[in-house]
Amino acid sequence: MSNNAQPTLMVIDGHSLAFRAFYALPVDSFKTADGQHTNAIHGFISMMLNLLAKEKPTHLAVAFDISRFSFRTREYPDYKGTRGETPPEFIGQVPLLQDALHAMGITTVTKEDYEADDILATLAAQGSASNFKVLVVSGDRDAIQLIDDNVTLLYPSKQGVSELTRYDAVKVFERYGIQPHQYPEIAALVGETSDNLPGVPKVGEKTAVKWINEFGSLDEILRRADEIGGKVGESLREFKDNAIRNRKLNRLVNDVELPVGPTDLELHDINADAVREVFGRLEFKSLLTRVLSLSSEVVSASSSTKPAVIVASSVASLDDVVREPQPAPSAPRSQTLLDEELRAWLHRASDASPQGIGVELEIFNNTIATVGLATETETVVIPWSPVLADIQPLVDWFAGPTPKIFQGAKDQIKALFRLGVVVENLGFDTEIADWVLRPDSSKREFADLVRHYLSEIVPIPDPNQLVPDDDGLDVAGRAWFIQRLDTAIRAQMNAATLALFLEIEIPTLVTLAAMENRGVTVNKVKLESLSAELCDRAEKAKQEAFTVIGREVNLASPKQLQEVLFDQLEMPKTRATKTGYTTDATALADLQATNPHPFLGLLLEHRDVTKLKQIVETLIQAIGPDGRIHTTYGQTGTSTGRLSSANPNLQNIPIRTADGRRIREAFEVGSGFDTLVTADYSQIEMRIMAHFSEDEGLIEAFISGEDLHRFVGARVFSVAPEDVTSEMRSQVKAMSYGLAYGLSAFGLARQLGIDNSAAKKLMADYFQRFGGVRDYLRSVVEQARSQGYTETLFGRRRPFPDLASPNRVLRDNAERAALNAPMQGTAADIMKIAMVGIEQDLIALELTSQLLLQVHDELVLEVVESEREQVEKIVVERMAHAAQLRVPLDVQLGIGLNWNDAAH
DNA sequence: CATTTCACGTA
DNA sequence: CGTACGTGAAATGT
Repeated sequence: MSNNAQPTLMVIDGHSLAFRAFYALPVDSFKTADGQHTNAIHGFISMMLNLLAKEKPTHLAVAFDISRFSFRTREYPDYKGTRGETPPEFIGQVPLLQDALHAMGITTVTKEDYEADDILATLAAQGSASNFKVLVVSGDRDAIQLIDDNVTLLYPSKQGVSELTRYDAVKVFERYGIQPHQYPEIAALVGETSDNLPGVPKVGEKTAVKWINEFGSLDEILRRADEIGGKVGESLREFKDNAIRNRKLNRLVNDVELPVGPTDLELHDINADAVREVFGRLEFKSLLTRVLSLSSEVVSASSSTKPAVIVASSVASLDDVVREPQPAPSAPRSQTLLDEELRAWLHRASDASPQGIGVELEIFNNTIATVGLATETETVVIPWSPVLADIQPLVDWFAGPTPKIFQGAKDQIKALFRLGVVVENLGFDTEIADWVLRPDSSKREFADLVRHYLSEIVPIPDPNQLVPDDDGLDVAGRAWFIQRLDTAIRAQMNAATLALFLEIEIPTLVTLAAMENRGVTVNKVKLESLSAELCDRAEKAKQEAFTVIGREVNLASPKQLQEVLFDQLEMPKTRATKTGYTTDATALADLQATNPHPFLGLLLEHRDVTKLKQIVETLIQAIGPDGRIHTTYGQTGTSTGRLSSANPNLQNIPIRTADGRRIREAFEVGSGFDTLVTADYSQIEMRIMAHFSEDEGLIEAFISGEDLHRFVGARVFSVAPEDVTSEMRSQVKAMSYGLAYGLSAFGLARQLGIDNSAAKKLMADYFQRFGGVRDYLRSVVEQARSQGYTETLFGRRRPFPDLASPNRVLRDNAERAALNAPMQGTAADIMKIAMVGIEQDLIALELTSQLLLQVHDELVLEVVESEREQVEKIVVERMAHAAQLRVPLDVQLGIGLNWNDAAH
């Protein structure tokens, strides 16, 4: 039951929201029989009902502007001067909207000479003072300044009115890097085109935020304008009056005299007859039902009957309890220690902090400069020395039993490994721990974590400044925060998450660090001659293509290609993209089938060859002085749990075409080793699906050891396995793989080139025989919807807020992703477990052979011939037994002198 | 000059 | 109207 201790006041900017609704909904679809447009009214009320259902305000008001004129236009006649004529279809909807609101018992507020935002500001201030929780709903960015402890802003996103983003102080800081009350100062400097308020030229959001953080306030910036150099400085001095004027105009008035106060705005029961009358006039049928059921909910709220579900909410969810972030406390003052003093401190601190010590290495161009260490109460700085004997206590300590707490440990321990420093007992990595808890959003910086987990603001050093005027934390200070983050993040983990983190992710991190340092040998000569050849072929294809169409165009420019294809050659239009029509490979192949033209073939050839050439050249660039390529694995780059690979990406080296495989031939065994061994899981995701779904047929398929697609094909088409044609096999193969991705009948039809009804029949036949699969896939989405996240076999969670979205596209996308997440994620978990096991076995047995690459379901190792049998045994053993499923895990090995030959 | 879009490589 | 990534060139916009 909801807690009514604190009343919630919602205040809505009626004009701005109705206007957004007007543009979000098609005008023509909302019209009464006598021609009155109603799209803005419909959109507004629909949005409002969503908000009422989600936020359950106890008090509500909708504010409107009376006209385009206010005290602001008197002071500055050009204010909002660039706004065009109000569309005629919009005019007339506002009074009708107000009628509808009144019928629903909702108060509307207007005030001569003021804008709706001033009314919002006033009500928000009064509500906040009277201990209301206040929700301001406005499409005007100026409302950001109203946010405080009690006041939250709901702001429409670009999509329209169906999506509102919740802005509190934390969100504002994440988005703009400032506190809410500072927003108008930023806006004053930058200017507001839509209000016809020019700011200071050359000053954009980035510069403004930088200045605010540097000087503290707009006044201070203007006062010390002389200190700012360069063109921007000149510009500021020249146009400072703009900023002053803008600041005057964008300050919302929060003491407007109003006929009503927050307590007068309590929501009461609606006048059902009046609502029927007004909604009948507007011809709103479904909305009428929604409003009336809302009314019954209000009536029944005190009784124990279950309230009618009105609509799923679209408001972005945020942690319920958000403490206003406070300026961070300063870290204990650091001392610089060396030699015996250092040894003594390490000894004492390790004893005093058995839970671990925060560590941060400062690294400049691959060289360690300083090491910071921190316990709860002390921080220490140690200048690094390349002569390890000079810092022996520290080197010993790294290899010792004290847990080390890092943020972004991989790069740091790589640097240590390269110098021969052994790091044992890596206890925590705040970056990875955060990702395990919140795998969806992008990588977060140090300051983001401190704000999120500690609710503290640390100053961010300005990256644009050559010599940052301190402000930023030193290594020891960072180590101190990292050590505090460990505790705070750990507190948010359940047992399964903590186990996943400690037993899979941390050992994976160490393994990846070693693999990255090893790199893989690449034959530069091979790649260079391949590049030259591809270059030739690209040039030939290009020249021929030019000859065919009689002119030169940039074949890499989709825009120019569209001119050639659709204007000059008058081909039929392909699938639409945001900026025109697609020229992708499948579309070109379709065109070739219907409108054969030599240009198409040449273009495709050019595309293929150029793409390969680009890959080859990227690889050549990446070869290090050791003749090897060292990729960087991203351990926090995916939302499913997989790794990613970058600089260069070695997880997308071509394999499907003959030319592509020539690139793989350049990945060779390094000196000191005899062969490359590849090991990969066959159909791991299908096996995981068999495990989760417990589908008897699928389990039998894998246990029988028969060819999977032949087995499935035999069942689906009701024929003997030996009578499964290659056509049947490829159809069920596509179907099986597609299932794990949420493939639709439409998509299956398109991929197989069959018609929709045939695809539907195929799916029906498939599920007829493998009903457990269908049941499982349904249950995954259902469970994800009810608990808000999916989970892998090892407890890795991925949140899916969009499963509750009323937006069809968002929801459908979320459903497909949710369908796939447990399978892809479990496969990733299994591979990580296998990798770590292999790495540890190879080290424990003191073998020279080593792990080099991971490509999701494949591992590549560099092996010494004398160790080969032993290594193969370890690899197969570790991979096959990384998890105990209802079906066996099948591992395929390949051996060769290069990556291509090592394919099986 | 930085960000977004398109196209395309892998599992 | 099939999931998960990274990259480069062109296009687009702060």
